[in-house]
Amino acid sequence: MNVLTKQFYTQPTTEIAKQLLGKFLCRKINGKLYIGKIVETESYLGRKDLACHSAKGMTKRNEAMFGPAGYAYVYFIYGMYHCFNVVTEKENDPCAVLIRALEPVGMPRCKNTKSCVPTTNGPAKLCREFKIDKKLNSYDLTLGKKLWIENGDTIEQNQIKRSKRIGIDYAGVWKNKLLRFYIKNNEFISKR
DNA sequence: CAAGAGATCATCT
DNA sequence: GATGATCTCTTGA
Repeated sequence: MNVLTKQFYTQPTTEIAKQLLGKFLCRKINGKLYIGKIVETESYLGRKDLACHSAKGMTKRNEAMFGPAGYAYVYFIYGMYHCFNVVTEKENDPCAVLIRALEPVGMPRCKNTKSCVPTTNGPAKLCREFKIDKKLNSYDLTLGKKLWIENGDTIEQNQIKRSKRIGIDYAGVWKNKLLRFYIKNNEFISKR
């Protein structure tokens, strides 16, 4: 096992967003292992970033972001969806990387008869597929037990594309920052 | 295929 | 009482 350590998570947030591309998100439930390659991320830069949940200060919902790097920040949105972030930077510097899409690589056998390809091409879809919910909020990703990230493919710089972040039109000048990263030509990038 | 609306509720004001 | 780091379904050309 090759679990990413605390050291990895102490890099600058945007650096982590880029480096997470190609790594493997792992989830263990009842002995079953779910693995997906990370193909799309977004960087959220804390208090100054109007698109970041922590821009309005600490609340019960976002307090995980104020904690140490290497923990999960899972939030509930639109009355029915969860999204999964990796907390970065020092304590009390509330930044995070949103995991937006995965390429399924090792998934438990599908019980559903029809489509056996899990849908993980979107932040809420991958949480549904990996059964990530608020119980994993503030969970330590360096333990390698229920939820963690492992080293994976090295992605060449020229295979990384960047764009504006999605769904944050309210964020003023911050909505135009190029803080979304994804692997070029990957078919599991989120739709829009 | 693209655009628009509806779902649905914890969290914050 | 309003709203959202989304998704899915319906509509219509």
